[in-house]
Amino acid sequence: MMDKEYDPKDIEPKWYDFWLNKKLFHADAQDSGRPSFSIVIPPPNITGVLHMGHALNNTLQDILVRYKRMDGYNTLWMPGTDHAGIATQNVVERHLAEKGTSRHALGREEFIAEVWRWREKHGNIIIGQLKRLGASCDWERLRFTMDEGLSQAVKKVFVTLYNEGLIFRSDYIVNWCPRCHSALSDLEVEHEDENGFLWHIRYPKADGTDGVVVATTRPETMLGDTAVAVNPEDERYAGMIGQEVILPILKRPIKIIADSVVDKEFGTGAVKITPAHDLNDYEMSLRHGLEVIVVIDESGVMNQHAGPYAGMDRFACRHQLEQDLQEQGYLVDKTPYKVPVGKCYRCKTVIEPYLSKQWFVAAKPLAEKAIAAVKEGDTRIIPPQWEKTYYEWMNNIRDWCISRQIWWGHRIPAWFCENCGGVTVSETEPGVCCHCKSDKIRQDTDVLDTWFSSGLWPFSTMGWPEDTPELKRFYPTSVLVTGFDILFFWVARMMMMGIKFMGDVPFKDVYLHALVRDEHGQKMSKSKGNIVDPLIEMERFGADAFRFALTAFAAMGRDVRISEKRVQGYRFFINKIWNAGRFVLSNLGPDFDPDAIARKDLTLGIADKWILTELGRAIAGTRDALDSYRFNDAAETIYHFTWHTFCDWYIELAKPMLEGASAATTRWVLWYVLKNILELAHPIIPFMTEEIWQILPGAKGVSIVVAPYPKTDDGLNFPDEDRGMNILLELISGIRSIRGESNIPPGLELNVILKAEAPEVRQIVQGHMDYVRRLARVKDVSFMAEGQTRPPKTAFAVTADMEIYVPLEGVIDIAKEQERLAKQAKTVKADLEVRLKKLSNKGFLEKADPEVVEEQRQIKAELEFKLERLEKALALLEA
RNA sequence: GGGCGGGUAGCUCAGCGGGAGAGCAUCGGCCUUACAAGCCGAGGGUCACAGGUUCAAACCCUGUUCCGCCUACCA
Repeated sequence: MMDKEYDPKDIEPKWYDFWLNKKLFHADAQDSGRPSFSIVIPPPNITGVLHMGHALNNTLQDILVRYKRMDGYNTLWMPGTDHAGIATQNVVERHLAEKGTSRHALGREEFIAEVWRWREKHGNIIIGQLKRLGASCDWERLRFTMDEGLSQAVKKVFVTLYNEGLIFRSDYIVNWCPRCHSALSDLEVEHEDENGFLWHIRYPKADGTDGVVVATTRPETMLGDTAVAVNPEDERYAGMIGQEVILPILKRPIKIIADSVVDKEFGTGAVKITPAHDLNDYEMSLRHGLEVIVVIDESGVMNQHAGPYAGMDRFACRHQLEQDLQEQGYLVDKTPYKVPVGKCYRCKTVIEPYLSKQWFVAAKPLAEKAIAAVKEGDTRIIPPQWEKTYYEWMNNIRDWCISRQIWWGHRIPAWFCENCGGVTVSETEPGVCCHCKSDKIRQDTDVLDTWFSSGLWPFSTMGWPEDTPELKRFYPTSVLVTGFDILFFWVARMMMMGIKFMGDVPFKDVYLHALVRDEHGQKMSKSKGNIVDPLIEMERFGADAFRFALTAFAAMGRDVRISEKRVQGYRFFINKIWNAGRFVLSNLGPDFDPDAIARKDLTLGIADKWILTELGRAIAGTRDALDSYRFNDAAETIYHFTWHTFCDWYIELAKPMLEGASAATTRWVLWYVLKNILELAHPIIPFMTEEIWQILPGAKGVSIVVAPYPKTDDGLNFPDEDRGMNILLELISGIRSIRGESNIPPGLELNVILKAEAPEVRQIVQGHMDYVRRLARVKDVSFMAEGQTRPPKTAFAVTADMEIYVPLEGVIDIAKEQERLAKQAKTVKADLEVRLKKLSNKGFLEKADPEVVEEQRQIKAELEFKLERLEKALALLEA
């Protein structure tokens, strides 16, 4: 029935369909009996296909959601997608270009219809991929930022903020993408240092004499210069302030002004001022009442004010201008210089600072409350080192440019009056101007920044501005799980909007995970060829193995480094559990019924009590790790317990027990531990755990998805047996070590002689000889009588509680054994010296915690014991 | 320029005041009736460098250095 090799191919989709059919992911907003747990998904772009970042992000969310769902919470994971204004528009435009047309050929309305059609066809691809991953979202509640309801929320927020003066329209230098033909927010610009030049250009006086030399990295903007600025305290230029110089080429006279922001040390200490194409210069122009001349148009082409350069691309102009300046003797110097260049985060085109009228959100007042909310602990940021970054940004927040000159998005609900020039802002079509009642009004053609609508996500998805049961039950959400790369883009804005419109923070915790990189820490990129595709990984190794790999590497605050090899490694683990399942199930037999077995009737032996105690530790450890977002610790705990405790030891111990008198108890323990492992691991490994759980006797309920999450059980905690069992395990390990290192043939059964002072140690060993025989392949174990001399030609090992002798006449290589023991003795001796030094230190004895001192004494005693025996054994070998 | 994170076994990383750990890789031995995608055993580290605090430092502090990343209106 169960193959020895686990094959996820058919099993994974089978159970996902099952879960959907049973509506196990659906949250009931009316259910008020249980505490609720809610997460809103970071909505992927409709243009997106699942990449590693999504895979990690959604795996972590799914782990939390599945854990809480099993643990009894009324759990909502709200899914959805983002319309992703510029990104989507670019994709569809490219698509149109392939068909030989363009958005301008189609016109606005037809283009938007085209995007919707595109979205119908491709927009939910990523949803299917999330399902493949196992994401247990409440798909009945799937949202889209351009849905009717969410669009209503956007309008309501815009109008409210406008009426409060927190949204305004203004002339400003914005980051302009000449390719997208749109303004961008500060965050949408990527900064990079590039190799450029610093040009020194002489602006002569009217009479042709020296004038001033200015330094610039962008000579083409000089065509729009309307002043030269110097520091008022710069003696070099003291006499020239207020005088005029002549702009080369265009021969326009411009004034020398004094402004304290000019750095005397930089370049020549004289700055050319281009108000229309530089933010600093623009602000200076406001202070000094300078003329503003636009010389570069919205496509990055020089316009009619650029004189002979009109019609040239800005970079071609720079080139030509340099030549002309040189020929005419104005170019004084040109030196290599690292220039910070801003690029559009969507299309990588070099940004042009551009003067235009845009809509802004006055972020400062909103930010203040968002700062306070974190300060007061209403929202926790995890890991906490991000708090500082959050404060830093929030404290220095600038007005947020929210208008975009594209077509795909939420159109700004503002109408301009052709009659009086007034603006009417309204949630509904106003019909007439609210100032002069003229009907000659037209709606703003701009749309809103994508992040404006995503900023409302935690409450707009729950039906706001309606007063819905969802909001009542699930807002604020429990936690937001996202990458730190969108802390400002998204998290900060949700904080501001949530507090403003809901009067409460949008989430109690923010868990910021790291980015996914390749196994050497390189960013994944197509050109490097190091992309790991989640879909291929899942195809090859299964979603379970893939999820486990991501989780195991998701250490807090660290990059997640992943490679195919690593995913494959965890596939072995999935298979390991599978085989443990096979073993347990095949041994339970057809009549096994856990309900027919009462706890009090169990005859638990030392090994049983030990594994149950270890299970309790694993449960506590996993819960603790998940409760504090230490995902890798949870994975590690489950991995280690399952493989190296349960499989490596207990299953092996169980084999002889299954033939003994307490076989029924052993079967129960095997069943119990396996069931707990499956449930413990289910949040990380949803599919395979379900597959076994469903055929496991006594697994109650429709699915493991809604089975109770394991809890520690005080009735199954046995610290004494836990310690006792360790004596046996050490004994077995000691014998195995001798066998391994002495190259003893595996078939050869050994006779072992033990010396143990403590009667309880002897008792434990004598009482459980079967384990030792079986696991260490021993024929007979005997105890050395008091005063008995050690047998010669023996291999030796020592544990904390006993000495182990293995007579190996004819088999043992004396020289090798000597070498082995000498090496061990050396290690022990070095360790012992550290303890002795410590314990002879007065300061340590006086100041250290008494518990620590006692601990050190015990370690010392143990080491002394070991060393003494090792040395004696060595001496014996030499004799 | 400002900020943050990191430098621990060959590789990738845990550990973050009291015995240097894991996984993978390596080496040796095993088809032991759940699993060779497995089992048993072994080797391997002046915890970047230099100071300091402490009875005690991989861990805390200071400085240096090398790598990432974020941020910025130095023309």
